[in-house]
Parts: sequence; C-alpha cells; structure tokens
Amino acid sequence: MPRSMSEASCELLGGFFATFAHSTRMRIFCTLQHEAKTVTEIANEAGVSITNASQHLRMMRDRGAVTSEKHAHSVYYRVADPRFVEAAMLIRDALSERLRERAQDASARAPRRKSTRVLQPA
Amino acid sequence: MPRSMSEASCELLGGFFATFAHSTRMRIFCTLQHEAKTVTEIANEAGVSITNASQHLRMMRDRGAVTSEKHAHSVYYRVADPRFVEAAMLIRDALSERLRERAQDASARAPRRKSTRVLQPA
DNA sequence: GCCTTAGTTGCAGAACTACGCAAATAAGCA
DNA sequence: TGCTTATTTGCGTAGTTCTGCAACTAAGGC
Repeated sequence: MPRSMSEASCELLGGFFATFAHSTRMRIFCTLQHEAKTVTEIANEAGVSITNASQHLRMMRDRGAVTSEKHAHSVYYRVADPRFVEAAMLIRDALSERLRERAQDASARAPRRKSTRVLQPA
Repeated sequence: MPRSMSEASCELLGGFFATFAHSTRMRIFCTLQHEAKTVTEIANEAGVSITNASQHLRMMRDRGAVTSEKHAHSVYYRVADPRFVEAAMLIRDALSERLRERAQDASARAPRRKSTRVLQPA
C-alpha cells in the first residue's frame, strides 16, 4: 500500500470492498468461488430471490468483483480474479484466529462462560 | 473458503469487510498500515473531524479490524493483524490490473480516448 | 409470430449509515 | 480542587442501501 493513496483510489477501493460488505453478497461470492454459475443457481444456493441476486450481481460486476457472460438463455457469473478469493480467505483466517483469541481472553476474565466458535474451521 | 459458510459467518465476514467499505475508513486504514497513531493524528492525516474519526475507529475496533490502547491522554489505534494489510494490497493490485485491462479494452474499441490510470502504481 | 424460460429494471417503503454539534468523560497538571 | 487536552457519546438530519413487486427485455423453440 503506498504511504498515502489518492482520494480517488480510496473511493474506488472502498467501493470494491463494499462488494463483500453484506452477508448476501458474501454468500453469493462463496457460491462462485470454484466455478461460474447462472443467476438462478446462485439465487437458490444463496437462498435469495432471483431479482435480489441479480441486483447484487450487477453491483458486484460494476465494481469489478465478478464478470458475466451470456450463453443461450442463461447468464453465467464468475469471480473476476482468483486473488479476490485468496484475499477473502486470508481475511477470514486472520479474523477467525483473532476472534478465538478474543473469546479466550474473555473467558479467562469470566471463566464460567463457554467459548463460542463463530466461524467454522477453515 | 469452505464450500458453504454458515449464515453467521457470512454476516460476520460481511461486517468485517464493511470496515473497509468506505473511503474515509480506507484512508484511516492507510494511515495506520505502518504504525499505531492517536485519534487526533489519524483525523488530521485522513482529513476528517476528530469526532468522525473516533466514530469510524470504534466501528473498526468493534469488528476486529483495529485495536486500541490508552497511554496517558491519548488512545493509540493500530491494525489488528498484518494479514489485513496484506489482503488489502492483494485486492488493490488485482483490482488495478483489472481496471487497466478494462481501460485498454475500452480504448481498443474507442481508440481516440486516453487511458486513465485510476490507482497510483503500487 | 407466439410461447416459455432466464434475467433485468423501475419504483417505493423500510432499514441502515454517515456526519456534525453539543455535552460528557478521563487523565494528567497546577 | 479546578483546568486543560484528548477522546467518546447522544442525538437529529440527510443521505444511501436493501428488498420485493410488477413490468419489461432477450433468446430459443413451436
């Protein structure tokens, strides 16, 4: 990261991160991590309406997180760059470690409370 | 990334990403990437009011992106895990490449328009 | 040309987020 | 104790985002 990013870059990167900053889009992103899928498949797997999936996907495409391609009736969406998946995993791992630590600290201070594992093991 | 993350995990990860999903927080995060700083320093460097910086920092701390520590009058904030910086750089690089490609494709189709470099070189 | 399947778009209401101001708290100093 | 500096909190307003519904478009098959 350069010492100071321009206002425009921050805007852009912030906009990109917004792509992941919602549980529905996070789920959509998870369904797409291995292969391209149609809107209907994505909507079913993520448990949202097709309209809603389509809207989130448009936003994600506009900001460069996914790309789309039309085949006959269907539109296939895929993750635009494998590094996005890599980065998400890096963050998920760091976050789950930190939360485990936090929970341990908390239970050390209040030892009667069971520790809750919030993220599934990677 | 596991094949399917639980709803709670998606919520949590989404919440974490929200931490970066705003140009002000992105700037705050940039100012903190190398060293811990006080709220006043952060506010000055990011160009926002102290109140506003404090509010963003609280949100970032609640979600695990930064930690804080009090020394005398001042509260020092720092990035909670270096992997967060690493992941942000990974995404910034992937994104800037993709945008460059996109711009090239666009100028290939409409050759008279100058290509704009949106992100500074890493 | 009409029907079906797949996806997108416009719109409106609800929910959430950002920001500033003023007031409150906290730590050290005189 | 009272003062000053640093930060946080409460609250109101303005703005943005999310979601569903209904209407629309696009591609292929009959």
